[in-house]
Amino acid sequence: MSDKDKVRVRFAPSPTGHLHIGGARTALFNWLFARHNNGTFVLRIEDTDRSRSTEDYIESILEGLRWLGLDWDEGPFRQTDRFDIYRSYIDKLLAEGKAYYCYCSPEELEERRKEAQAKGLPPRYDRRCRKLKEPIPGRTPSVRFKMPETGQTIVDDLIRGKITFENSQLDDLIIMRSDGTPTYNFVVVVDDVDMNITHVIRGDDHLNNTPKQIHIYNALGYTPPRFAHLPMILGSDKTRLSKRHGATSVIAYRDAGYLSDALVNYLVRLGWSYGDQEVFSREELIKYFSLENIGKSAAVFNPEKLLWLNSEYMKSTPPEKLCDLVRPFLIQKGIIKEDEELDKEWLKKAIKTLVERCRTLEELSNALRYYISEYVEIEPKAKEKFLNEKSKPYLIELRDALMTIDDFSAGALEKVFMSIIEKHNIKLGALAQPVRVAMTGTTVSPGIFDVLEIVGKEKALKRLNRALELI
RNA sequence: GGUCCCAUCGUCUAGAGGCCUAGGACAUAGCCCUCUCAAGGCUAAGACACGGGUUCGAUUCCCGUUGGGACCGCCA
Repeated sequence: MSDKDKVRVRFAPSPTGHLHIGGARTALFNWLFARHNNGTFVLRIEDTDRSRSTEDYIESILEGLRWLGLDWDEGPFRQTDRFDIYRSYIDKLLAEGKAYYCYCSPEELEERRKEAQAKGLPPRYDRRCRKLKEPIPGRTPSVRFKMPETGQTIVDDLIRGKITFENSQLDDLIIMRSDGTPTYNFVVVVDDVDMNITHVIRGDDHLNNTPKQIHIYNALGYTPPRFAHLPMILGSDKTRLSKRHGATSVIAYRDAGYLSDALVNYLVRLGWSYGDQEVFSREELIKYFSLENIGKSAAVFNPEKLLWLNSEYMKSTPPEKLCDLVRPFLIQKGIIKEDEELDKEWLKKAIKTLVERCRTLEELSNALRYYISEYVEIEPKAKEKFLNEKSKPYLIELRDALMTIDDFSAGALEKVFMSIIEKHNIKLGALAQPVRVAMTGTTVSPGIFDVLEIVGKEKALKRLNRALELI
């Protein structure tokens, strides 16, 4: 493959908010397509709307992409740095008579739009300035693109096939505002040309813009790239995913304790599939990804399935790594101090017992609390049910037995428990549950021998004594 | 309103005319395992929107209906 037909794709978010789920999936599909084809992934910030774009959002979007592991090869380019380029293209179109000045004010336009809509007519621009010979004094014009009025435009979409649009339906869109700044539909074309983009992979909310953009490519004398329009991601009510549906920013999922690989895996399966496979490594994703396997219909975002996938990834992440990942959560909850170091081997052991019952890092950090803290708070209900006169003698006997042993391993502890329950002919639960409440404050935890081993002799005895005092 | 897109279990999807008694996954229910809770194993329930064609044969192809979505900005 020569450099000329090397795949070049881009992700072009506008910094008017955090990186959201939909944008992240678009970025992911572009990234995957680039990596699969040994191509180039370009990052471009679409910030021509200066009033709505902010630096903080740019940084947040980059942070989101980095967290997801979607590294870019070029950029981030910013459109605000490229205004002179756009200006030269606009002058060229103007000079060639392919664009014209429009002196209508936004207010007039708005009024006419309302009127048209009230009459049930399409709210399109009436092209009145198109035939103007002289400028209208006292007004600063915008620039409109001359759209062909007849014929058809065919968008040959890589996902949807050929789509035909009637040119008569297309509007003479504004390509430069009266303040001299260019608009989206124009800059997107200029940039994609300028950056040699070969494939435009984006949400299908852009499908209706595509024929207009194709005409701009043509007017500029360039061949349009290939297009691939991705189906939308919907909320549970089947409308476009938005803030109303809860957490939609990628960063919010990170902060809620999701693993980036899990989110990526979930997102890729929203619209893309590979037979019956559900869980993919990054390498597999890059290897198997193709536009052909992307579906056409919109997908509903399902938090339950994300949670399941996250738990799968929790289980397959090495405990070593989980130690580092959970640390910020422990600090944030005040379970450990900012500079506090935990014994790594001990923490790994603790995490191993918890990981299969925690679906997120957040849950894991919560569960870790009773291993780390000095004392536990005992739930009243649990105390009532298990810390009572009935269990007291067994707890005393256990405490006395535990005081005498040096080997506090799960195996050794099990022997101690067994000898007590056999002696009194009781079930293991009759002893294990009260001990569990004493150790963790709740009736739910990993296996009691593991819990005791990890809590350790000293703390375990303290907690047992404290529990006995409550009876 | 106009234009465009879409349509398989509640949800994500497999399915490229006979392999379909429509497969998998999440969620749900039951059972097993069991010191609790998970995890795991097994089982159950659950879908081709509807109507016409085309064909020996349609989930699969075509048309229409219905339903849903997107876009129609001096937003991107």
